[in-house]
Amino acid sequence: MTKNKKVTSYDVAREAGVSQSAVSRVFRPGLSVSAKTREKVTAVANKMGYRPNAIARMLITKQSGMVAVIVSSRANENYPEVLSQVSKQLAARNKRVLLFTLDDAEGVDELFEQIWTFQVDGVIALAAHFESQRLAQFEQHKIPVVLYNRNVPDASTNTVCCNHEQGIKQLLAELKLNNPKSYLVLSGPKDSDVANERREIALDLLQKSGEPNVPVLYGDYSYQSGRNCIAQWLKKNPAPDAVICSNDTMAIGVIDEIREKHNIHIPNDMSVVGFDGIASSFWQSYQITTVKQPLEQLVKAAVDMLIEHIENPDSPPEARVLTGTLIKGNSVKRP
Amino acid sequence: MTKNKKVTSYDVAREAGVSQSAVSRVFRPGLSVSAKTREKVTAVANKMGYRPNAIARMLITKQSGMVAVIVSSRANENYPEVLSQVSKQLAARNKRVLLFTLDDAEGVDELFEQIWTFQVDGVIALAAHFESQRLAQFEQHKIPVVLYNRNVPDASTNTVCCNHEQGIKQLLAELKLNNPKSYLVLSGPKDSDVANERREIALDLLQKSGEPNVPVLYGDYSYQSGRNCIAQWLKKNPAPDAVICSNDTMAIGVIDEIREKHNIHIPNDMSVVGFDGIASSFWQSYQITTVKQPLEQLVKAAVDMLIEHIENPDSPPEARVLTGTLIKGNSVKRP
DNA sequence: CGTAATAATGACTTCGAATGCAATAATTGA
DNA sequence: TCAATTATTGCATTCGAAGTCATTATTACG
Repeated sequence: MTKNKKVTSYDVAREAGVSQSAVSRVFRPGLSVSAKTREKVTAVANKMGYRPNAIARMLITKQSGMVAVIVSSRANENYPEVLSQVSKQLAARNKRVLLFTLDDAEGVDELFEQIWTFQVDGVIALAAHFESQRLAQFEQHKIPVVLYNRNVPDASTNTVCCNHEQGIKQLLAELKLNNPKSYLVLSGPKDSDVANERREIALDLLQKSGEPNVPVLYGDYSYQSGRNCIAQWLKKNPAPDAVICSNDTMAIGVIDEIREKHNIHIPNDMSVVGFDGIASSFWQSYQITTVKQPLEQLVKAAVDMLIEHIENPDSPPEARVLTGTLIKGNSVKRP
Repeated sequence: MTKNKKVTSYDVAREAGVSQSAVSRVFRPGLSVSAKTREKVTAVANKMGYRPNAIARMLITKQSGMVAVIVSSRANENYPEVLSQVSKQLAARNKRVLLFTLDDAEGVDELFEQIWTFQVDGVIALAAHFESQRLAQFEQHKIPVVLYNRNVPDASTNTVCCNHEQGIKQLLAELKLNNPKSYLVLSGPKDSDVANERREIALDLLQKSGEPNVPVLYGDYSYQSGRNCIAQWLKKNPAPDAVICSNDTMAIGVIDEIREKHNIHIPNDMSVVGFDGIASSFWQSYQITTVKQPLEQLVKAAVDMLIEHIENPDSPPEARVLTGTLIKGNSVKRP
């Protein structure tokens, strides 16, 4: 009753009294098959439970139909949403997601090995840092890559990124409304490109507006590091009027730490801003003033770009920068 | 300079002056090759940048080395962590993750098509609900499946699940310490198996302990639904002494709603418990009393089970139930 | 040193679908 | 009705690595 072996196109061909080529053509779009044959083959195929073997197809067409998606542990809390969007949008373009997670620099060699052997059609890297020499390897292998949420200066790579400068400018303008006397920047880790970019932009803008020596603390993007950093700082220093956090999660940590252990009111005594617009930043208990990344559009841009480069390998590299939305929460005092 | 075409085992063979078989053997573990040949081939392969083509290998070995991981939109906020664990642990077993996201019942047909054609070695479904007829299809196709975070009564499927009964029992015991006079159950959606299970267990245990008519509200597991449900309830009813939420996210919503709009203190006037132990349930502002799922162990169990069934297709189906840890937070009054 | 045992090697076939090309069938137009 | 097109079809080959089997090179040992 239950067939043990897989049904192949030959089996269907024999049963339907046609050639294997005919079966193949029925299952490829836009090929010349008569209505009669198509009908006959489809019927037999359905009856026998035949599905074309994607592996065999990949081998001959040299297109795996798979896109490697590399998720680094650095990815923020938007990542499940991003990943799900990526998967959906790639599915709409008839591509599948081969998922790789990257914890630290250790696994990179292994990761690249896998990517070459699996003959993926393209790569999307979420918040992962690669040496430019690594990026060059992709080019050698002629595998299109899009870096999500990264801004590479040398412009030889496809990138999609939120406009950090614009966003931070808006956040600072919001803070300025209260004429803060002292600032503190809570940066993400030094080995995160995005963290570095956000920090430098903030410091730069602050300096230009007459705040040359703003102190910087380094967290690791986590809730706990937000708490720890601000706790350490307050042990030896007075509370700053404004804290600029490189992401929402740390901002939440800062707020919780202040609330629990200090007699400082947010936003009356201290303003805190974040970045990203993660779901919990909107929760009643936090309501952080932040910049919400345009997730869906960012993902769409990334996927469009990747498909474009897969279909047309000679397209020039491109960098797309999308602007986020300022969210006026309650973590900055309204004057 | 840059080779245009992919390097194949034949190219390496020719260059190294050996047969293609020899090259193949060098790249498969445990096959008989002399040190001399191995060395020569490895050298040439490295020089030419040869990587075995996984697609070709899949075709001949009939093992894709890929596991389909199906993530439903129902997956809770632990899912990024779960997914990352799954990916890592499968990688350790030399399997890759082919990711599918499932929004609603719509995509199921298409999903299954993909799974058959991609010849995956196995399937892990995260929090996804499949009709038993669907599950039967996996069996027909001889593809091992493990359902993560589901408890199927008929026991013909491999499942890994947290011990809901044990967990809820502990939560209720915690609540009982205050002798609550009134309860409210905030359930997840009716079409979620886990939600149904958690709700029924809670109602059952409550009834057995002399609380026969506990009212039930239905949310959709989201923060907002937690807020909405409790808000609606309080419009027409007095505040219950204890609220039992089917997950942490809704519990957080309940807490935020109460804090913002009502003169009710948690935990003094009202106790709230959740389930899952998501990261934000530990945040200072919430500190929910909940049951933390043993994520890593659950994933390990799922992966072990899947690999076992891939390697030994005749293993009998198995259900593993792991016990979570009661987290005594601050959302239940300490007597 | 010769022979039995073992290790290493290469020629050839296989996996399953796609496709170039030549052969055949159907259609068109005069 | 018949030649000229055009649409279908099947044959044979291809993709790239793996594995079978027979053959040759090594090693072991009496």
